[in-house]
Amino acid sequence: MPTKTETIIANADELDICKTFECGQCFRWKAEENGSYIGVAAGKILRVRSEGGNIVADCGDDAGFWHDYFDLDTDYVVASSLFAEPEYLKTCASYGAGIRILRQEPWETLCSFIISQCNNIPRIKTIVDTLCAMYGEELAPGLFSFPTADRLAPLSENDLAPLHSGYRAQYILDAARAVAEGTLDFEELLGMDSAEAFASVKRLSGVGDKVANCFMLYGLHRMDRFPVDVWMKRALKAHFPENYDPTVLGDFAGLAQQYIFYYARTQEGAIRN
DNA sequence: TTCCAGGACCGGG
DNA sequence: CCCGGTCATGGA
Repeated sequence: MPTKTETIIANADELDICKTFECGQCFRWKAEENGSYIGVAAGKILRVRSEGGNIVADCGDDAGFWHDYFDLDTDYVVASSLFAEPEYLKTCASYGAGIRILRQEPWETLCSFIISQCNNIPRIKTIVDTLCAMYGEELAPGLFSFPTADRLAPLSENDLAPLHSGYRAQYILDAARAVAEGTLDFEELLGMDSAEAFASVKRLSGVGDKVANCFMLYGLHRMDRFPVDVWMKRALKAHFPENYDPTVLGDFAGLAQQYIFYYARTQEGAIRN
């Protein structure tokens, strides 16, 4: 039974919290022993769980924020109906039903995907967690906000040494400084067309096509972006026509990408790393 | 020991 | 334009 303070935020068909949190788009939601998840976004804490076909959560005064965060105004069934071919994509879309592309904070997304490069997901999570614990704000015992760019900008590479993020430390600092100084302005990016915003974020050191696309998709919710990483390269080579152009997938290409990534990693990847 | 991970960058051909 | 080497780290 939902507790007195919990409300139903979605049904379990339209929002699968396990798939959504584990599909590789975010790094900070934690599974708890009882099957619920707890996470922080924009300095707000949420515990959410599946209960009798519904997704319930204690949203407090932030129901609107979380409704938006989970992108509940988008019809994913209609979007997924566009992924009819090839057969492999159809399989991935069916397998990933319930995944939603979260509307994450731009800075957290940019920083997290800078860390993600040439790295594996468990270690990305460890680095991001350490970053938050060291320089975020403790909102509740053991729960930290993502540190602001202003907080990170004045730090040195040595200050980030405990992260063991390797050569990515300088990239993190460069990005934090660009945001803190206003060289990179997320409000400005929101007003730009995709190509322009893409070019702007790529000016940062350590941000190439792939990281920029992840930022656009997860941080700016440009659902047409199609990040290509090693998993996607393998899947494209194995299951799609030669020289396949993902732009044919249209306005929701990024969602197709997420279905493929999740399927490839959980079904085809021998080890979940 | 070597290979790999949601890459980016730089040099040379 | 494409290619190989390099970057730092930890797990398999």
